[in-house]
Amino acid sequence: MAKLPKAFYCGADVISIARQLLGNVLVTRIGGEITSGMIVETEAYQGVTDRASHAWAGRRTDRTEIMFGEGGKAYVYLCYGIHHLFNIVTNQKEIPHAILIRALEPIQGIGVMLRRSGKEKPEHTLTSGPGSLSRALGIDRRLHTGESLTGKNIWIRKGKRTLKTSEIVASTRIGISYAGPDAYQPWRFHIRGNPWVSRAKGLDPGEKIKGRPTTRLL
DNA sequence: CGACCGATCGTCT
DNA sequence: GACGATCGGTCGA
Repeated sequence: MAKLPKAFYCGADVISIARQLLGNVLVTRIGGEITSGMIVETEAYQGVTDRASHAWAGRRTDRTEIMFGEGGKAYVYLCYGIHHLFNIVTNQKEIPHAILIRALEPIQGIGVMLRRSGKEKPEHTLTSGPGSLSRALGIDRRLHTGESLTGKNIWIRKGKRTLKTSEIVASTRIGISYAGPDAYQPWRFHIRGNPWVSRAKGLDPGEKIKGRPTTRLL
């Protein structure tokens, strides 16, 4: 199966790329063990102009440096001291766009995923949610940050078919109520009706706006 | 169900 | 010294 090429990640429109990623397959190979899952939920982060982005206002630190490089590499950071969240860097050098992968539908190596996650059955929580999917696929900040997505440790394989527009739902991003106006941007995408999409436990307080839907069909 | 809370540590101020 | 692009557990209605 064909890996998505580097050029795919270097595109200028991070929103479009976040939508196109749905239906493709994230694969890791660690110590000879292959695990994979179909991407069913993503969030786009628009760099320096996006208050929810780690690179907002041009913040450039050791942690975020990788985002300022060329697209097609992994940005993995530690959240709440526990979870490794997996992002894909997009766009050209000096434009720090990124896409967070929030949920997968397990495909390959389910036994390995269960072992890593300490679970017995492939229930919804195995790969639903950014922290959970990283644990299942063995994604680790120290192991994967800076890794090329066209290399042999972690990559994205083209899915079997292209999704119809009507199968993609846009909504507000999760857990970023600190981002002010940008908390209302409909930059979270998921596959309509897919059971592996993460459960937004309830919208952030700031997301509850009168007269404006937080989820809409594109 | 929903609300709340503790875990746990790298990163930034 | 404070705080997270989270998760899983508990508690009460």
